[in-house]
Amino acid sequence: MAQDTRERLLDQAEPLFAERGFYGVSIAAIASELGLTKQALLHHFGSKEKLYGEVLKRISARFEALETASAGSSPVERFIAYLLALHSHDRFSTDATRILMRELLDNKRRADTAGTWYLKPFLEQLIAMVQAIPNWRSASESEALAMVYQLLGAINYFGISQPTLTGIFGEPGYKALESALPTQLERLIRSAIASRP
Amino acid sequence: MAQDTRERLLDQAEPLFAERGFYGVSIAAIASELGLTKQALLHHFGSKEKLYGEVLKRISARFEALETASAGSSPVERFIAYLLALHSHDRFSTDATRILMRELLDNKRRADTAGTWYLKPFLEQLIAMVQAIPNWRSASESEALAMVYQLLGAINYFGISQPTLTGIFGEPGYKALESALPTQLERLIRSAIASRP
DNA sequence: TCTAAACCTTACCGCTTGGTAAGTTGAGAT
DNA sequence: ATCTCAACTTACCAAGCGGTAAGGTTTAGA
Repeated sequence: MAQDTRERLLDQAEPLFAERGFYGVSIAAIASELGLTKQALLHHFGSKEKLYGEVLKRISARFEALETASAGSSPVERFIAYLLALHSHDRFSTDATRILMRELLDNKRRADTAGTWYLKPFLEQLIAMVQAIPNWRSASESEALAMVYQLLGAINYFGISQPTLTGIFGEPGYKALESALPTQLERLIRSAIASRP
Repeated sequence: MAQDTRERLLDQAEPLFAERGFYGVSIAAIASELGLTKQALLHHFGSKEKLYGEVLKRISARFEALETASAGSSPVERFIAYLLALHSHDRFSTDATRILMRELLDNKRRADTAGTWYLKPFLEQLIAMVQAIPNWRSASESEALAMVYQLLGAINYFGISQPTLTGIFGEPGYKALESALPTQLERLIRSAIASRP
């Protein structure tokens, strides 16, 4: 089926873009891994850029789906649950994290290409969540964002570091770190929230 | 002079690699911006990979120079001073941060290529700094690393996000965030340290 | 059964890539 | 005066790139 092939091409493209970046992957490489020629790919997506765009779209859709998943009684708990969900999402779908990180790096150039502003609602939602927390109610948008962004950094930076950390500390070293991280992360989030006078 | 041209080529290469990544830049592009041909570049560096390697080497040397710069009375203050220095270093030499982040993303492939393990002494030093702090004395290496790595993530993630954040929140929005960040960061670091029971 | 669209192929194109080969040029040493 | 060597150049190359053009084959509908 058409839908099927399209989806399979996207499935194939995602990890390749994650690993090698936009310029590091050829459309022929993506298609050939499914036993197709690059023209089959071009037939479905028109151009390499458009294919890449669809990959991004899929990822952002998946992130939006995450939003609903996080529940919690108080604003604080909801915020924490959301960030922890993000962290574990990162661990299971590293490719998405890596692609978004690459986007962050690349989009000085494609700044105009609408593209990455899908982070905007995401960030704004997080800001709103922070400003719902009692001692952060009076915080400015910048102040809330600064806090949120640091936590996002902590989460995502770790999300892309597995190969490097394994290289440095070995497989068991990384495993130990990985299991130490969620507790540590929750601690960090809680203290970041509490830190405001 | 020979040294001069070499250095000038490296100076030229660094921002280009930062902005477009290894595959996004051609050696011809680097050389031509100095009015040279790509063969002049190949004469000096042998291959594109080697040139890139030298760029990395230069960056890591610069990072090591940072280490000495951070003073402070107590272990806590020294740790904080170091991380804040890192943060402001990031802001002034974004290219280095971006290249290292790309390295983190790419290095699943060139994992063996010695390369990025220059992060190792850097991380180990940070771990040692943490374990010198009274209430962290009994912390395992993983626990200390988990904490350190989150803070590094917070710092570096912000370091590469300027274009995106400016795109989302506008120039003034970004400026506000940028000025809110150091205080926020120090608060985060202090509370991360204090968070350990 | 005819038609048309969807899906995919082979063939080709112009361009760029990293890299090799073979000079050319100019300064310093002998 | 000659040799040498570093620092370049022009010329060239095979390979790979994204994309176009045109054609074949299967599928669905009238």
